[in-house]
Amino acid sequence: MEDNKAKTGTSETGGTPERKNFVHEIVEEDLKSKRYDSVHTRFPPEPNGYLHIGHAKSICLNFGIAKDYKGLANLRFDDTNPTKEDVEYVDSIKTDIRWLGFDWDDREFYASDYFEKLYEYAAVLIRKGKAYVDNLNADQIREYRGTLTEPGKESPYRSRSVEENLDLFERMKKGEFPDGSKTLRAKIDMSSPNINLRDPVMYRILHATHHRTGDKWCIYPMYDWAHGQSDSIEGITHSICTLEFEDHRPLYNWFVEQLGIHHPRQIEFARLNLTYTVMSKRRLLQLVQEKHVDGWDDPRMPTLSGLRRRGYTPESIRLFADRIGVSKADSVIDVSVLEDCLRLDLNKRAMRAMAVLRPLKLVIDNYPDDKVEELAAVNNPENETMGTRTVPFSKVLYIEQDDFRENPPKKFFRLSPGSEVRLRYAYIIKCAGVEKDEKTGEVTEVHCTYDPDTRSGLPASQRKVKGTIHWVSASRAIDVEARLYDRLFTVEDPSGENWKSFINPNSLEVVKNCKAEPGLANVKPQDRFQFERLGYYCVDNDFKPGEPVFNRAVTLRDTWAKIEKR
RNA sequence: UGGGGCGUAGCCAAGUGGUAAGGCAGCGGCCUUUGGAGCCGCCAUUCGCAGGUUCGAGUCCUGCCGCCCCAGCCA
Repeated sequence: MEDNKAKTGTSETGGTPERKNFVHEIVEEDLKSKRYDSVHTRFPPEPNGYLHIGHAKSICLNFGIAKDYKGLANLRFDDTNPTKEDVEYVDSIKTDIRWLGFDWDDREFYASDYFEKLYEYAAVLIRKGKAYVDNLNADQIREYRGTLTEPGKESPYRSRSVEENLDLFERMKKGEFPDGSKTLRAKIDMSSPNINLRDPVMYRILHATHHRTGDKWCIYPMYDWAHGQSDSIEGITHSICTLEFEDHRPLYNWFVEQLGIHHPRQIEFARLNLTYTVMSKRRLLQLVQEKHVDGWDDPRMPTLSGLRRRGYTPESIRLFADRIGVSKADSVIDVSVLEDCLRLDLNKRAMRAMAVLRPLKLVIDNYPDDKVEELAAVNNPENETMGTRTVPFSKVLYIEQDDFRENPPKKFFRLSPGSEVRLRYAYIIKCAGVEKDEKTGEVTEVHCTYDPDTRSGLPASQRKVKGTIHWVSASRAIDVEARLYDRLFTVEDPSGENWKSFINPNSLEVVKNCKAEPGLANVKPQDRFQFERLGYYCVDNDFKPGEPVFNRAVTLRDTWAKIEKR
């Protein structure tokens, strides 16, 4: 794993956040008014899936706020539903957060750490007459709840005595009752306009094995009961969550007030949506299970593991989180914002290399047959300290098929019969003719002459030439595979029930036998390069020795493609 | 037709009574041994709509309209 510690959360420079949002303002007010004297946040994932870019927004916010205000951020797994959770997910979540550049030190917690405490708290509420054991089944509870416009009605079991409730609750814990036969409910207000306050279920009976507590428990706290108290127990000051929990807040407040324990402030923000993808864990799971993608880390997935494999850097994702801001308005971010963040980062850092995706043979007729020159190429024109390397040049080269047109359209600056072009870091060449396949008429070979005086660095190389193209020596090139990714969906907003009909059937194009400069023979997974004039590519973690696989993370901006489209 | 939120450019988003930041996208141009990168310019007489208060309103008040969330023993 690379060293990529985030210097600060929301800003990369340290000190107060570069860019403030309404959450920062609330935190600052709370500090100023002494409501809290320090800041303590937490990132609370449920280990039932892999983290995605939307979680990254939350991670950057929570860990960022902690850093910006010299506080702490915890990692807490909200593991209250053993039927959906798994250690595979907790491991991946930890890996992804660290990769993103954040650290929770020894503050790795689990809601399940608090099961005992939560049980005691529940008993406190029962003793206060604020909670009761209900015998209604799930369907009945639904019926009794009422609707959005009609109040609910009270359960016939609502007025049991404290003693009976205590006894029943203990026996629920002991496993005397089957799943679904009883619940513990808060006694609040069945006619509240806020449905969350209509005697919410606190515990359900679930004879299931938990990934951490095993078979110790057969009653499990509901999220609404566990979450606020977990925050309280950890001394969380600012409990940052997404908008849909806004009307749960009165319930969370009610619990901590009834219990008389530390009261965090909950702040809600809008979750991230991105164009051309889906973000719900349920749908991502479906893509994986139904094999629409290769797994959670498929480079087309918006998961952090997918983005990582695709070639995204932690820095680019943090920059993205910073750029999109935090607000309460529902929004959909154009995926081009994300892509731009990656280009910006990699442009400054990635090694350049020459690779030809779809090779076309080019013969330099007046170049000596067996001569090979090692020509100097700049590793990164944006960063001199990255130095230079050497690239072999010879009589027979490969160039990109797209870089030659027998009948060039207007403004085509590349190679065509009679035209002149610069071979990057090499010579200026002129096209003398082509060879074609007799049957198909397809151009199979391009013939050129070169001007020996125009080798890069020589005075005559200063000559202005319309275009510069990349190339690779045919005899010295290595074969590589390129995986070209496109958006996973064909429409900006693939929501709705028929979302799967928008899956892009062409989201992956595998191109084998690409030709690359020999220096690329010894790459390691996760190495990132800019293939000049093409895009940023990242070495996949799965390839046979000798033929590296490169994932295209993002293309370079292609103004020619735009011109040609018109 | 209950409750909770949200409406500033194509997409995000600043703005906290003093005359609409910034980014992405788009469009022009400069520059260029990556049609890359970079640079310059253009892109909201107006902030969902309508009234009102004020010398002055995106900001305050009133009314309306639109969108999102909530009726799991999911989180």
